[in-house]
Amino acid sequence: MSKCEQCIVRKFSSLRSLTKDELINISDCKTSQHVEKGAFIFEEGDYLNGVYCIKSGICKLTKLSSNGKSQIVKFIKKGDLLGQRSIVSDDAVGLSAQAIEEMEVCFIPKTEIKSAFKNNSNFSADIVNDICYDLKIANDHIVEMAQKPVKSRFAIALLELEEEFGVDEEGFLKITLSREEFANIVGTATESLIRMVSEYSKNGLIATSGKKIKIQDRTRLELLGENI
Amino acid sequence: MSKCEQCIVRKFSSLRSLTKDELINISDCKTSQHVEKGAFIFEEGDYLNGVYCIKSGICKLTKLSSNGKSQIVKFIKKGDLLGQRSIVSDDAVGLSAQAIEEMEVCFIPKTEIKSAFKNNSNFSADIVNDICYDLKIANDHIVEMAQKPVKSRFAIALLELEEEFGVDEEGFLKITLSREEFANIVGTATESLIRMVSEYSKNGLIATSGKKIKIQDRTRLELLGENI
DNA sequence: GAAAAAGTATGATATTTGTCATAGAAAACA
DNA sequence: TGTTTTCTATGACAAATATCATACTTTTTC
Repeated sequence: MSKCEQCIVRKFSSLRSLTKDELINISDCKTSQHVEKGAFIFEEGDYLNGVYCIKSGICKLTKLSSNGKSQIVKFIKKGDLLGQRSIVSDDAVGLSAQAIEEMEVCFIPKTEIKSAFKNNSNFSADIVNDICYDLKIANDHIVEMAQKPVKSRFAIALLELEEEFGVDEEGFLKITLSREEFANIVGTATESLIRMVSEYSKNGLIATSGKKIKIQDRTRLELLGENI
Repeated sequence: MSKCEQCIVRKFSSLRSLTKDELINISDCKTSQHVEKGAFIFEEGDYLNGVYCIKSGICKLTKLSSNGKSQIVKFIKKGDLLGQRSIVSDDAVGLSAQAIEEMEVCFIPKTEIKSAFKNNSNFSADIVNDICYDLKIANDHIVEMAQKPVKSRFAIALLELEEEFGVDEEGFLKITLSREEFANIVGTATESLIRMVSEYSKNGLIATSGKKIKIQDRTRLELLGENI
């Protein structure tokens, strides 16, 4: 079993603030697991008994709306933590986490994380900072969803995905999503999203190759996102 | 100057976890201030140097969209804290806080709160718990805004406002908002919101008296919110 | 490698929502 | 008290978006 002290991934998250001893403790009781594409790490309503640290791969955090549609709220990638709320709360999780590519994740039991949280105020400050940042982003998304038309939201989503996941040698977004998944980010019907892909391609804003999408004209996309 | 140790309001927030000594320290360096209706406690982009504790009154947290429209993200009332992020971060705030009725608030400087956060893990756990809860609510709102039509969102907003602020002797919502403010919660045009008020009144879902709104048929409003 | 399934694409149409115009009601003001 | 300003209300219309139908492509499965 690999050791947390030697794992670079921890440097990307709040875990960077842990002391050597704390890391060794955590390393001793963590468990690694492999997650297949499409598998759920947890589902809405589950009770978590600890925190997940993502070693590789990407998952989407989704929530079902009462009309049956699923909304993608956030993506989680290498270096991110998942389930921080379980450190301080015994409530059920409000979101599902589903892998969109193969993943390697480590599970750290609540008790260990909790003791680090209690004894290491740098760590707890880091956790608070992370969650506050998530909250700020979530608030931005509320405004975006409430005030901007679907076309702007799609433009913004593309720019954010490029920012977060980068592009390959040919300039295509490294993250590959189905049209339906894009629709579930933007909050629109799949058909509407497909139409936008066609339109943006025709107008030279983006280019596609199968599922892959590449941003061609960032400036105009940004303008579209502003919706002025 | 009133003393935090004797202030009941603290029992509603994370401050309840502070020790007597910590409370006395904070009491010594806090400042009280009166906020007129319509005045801003802080605005998007400001840098906060501490946390506000709300003694009385209500304010709205808003964010401007790039198209100039303002979105109400959350309400803050008696017993709530404001600006928790400033405890662990020096970033500018992302939202404006504007009083919708007269308020009394206490300002607690960052340094004091920070030291309590560092030394009292019950307090820091409480803070994390609060913010996590806000994040959960924010995620719910993202889904709602993205997936539900305006009519459902208005129905949900009415139910949430009744839940959060209660009703007076006649059953009217205790919180009074202009039609424009309602529109800024729901994320729609003021005219559209006014039309919904008319429609819901006609159908017996709500009743109005000037600005005041009363829920008449909770069951049907809930159904509308589900949008089935 | 053929059949089935899932995903993508596009047209036609209905519904939802926003915008602009106008008018009445209420509140602020002088 | 009359006047101005803001807020509420409603109609007419335009724009945005969803839905339904259908066809084509790609992927999966046996």
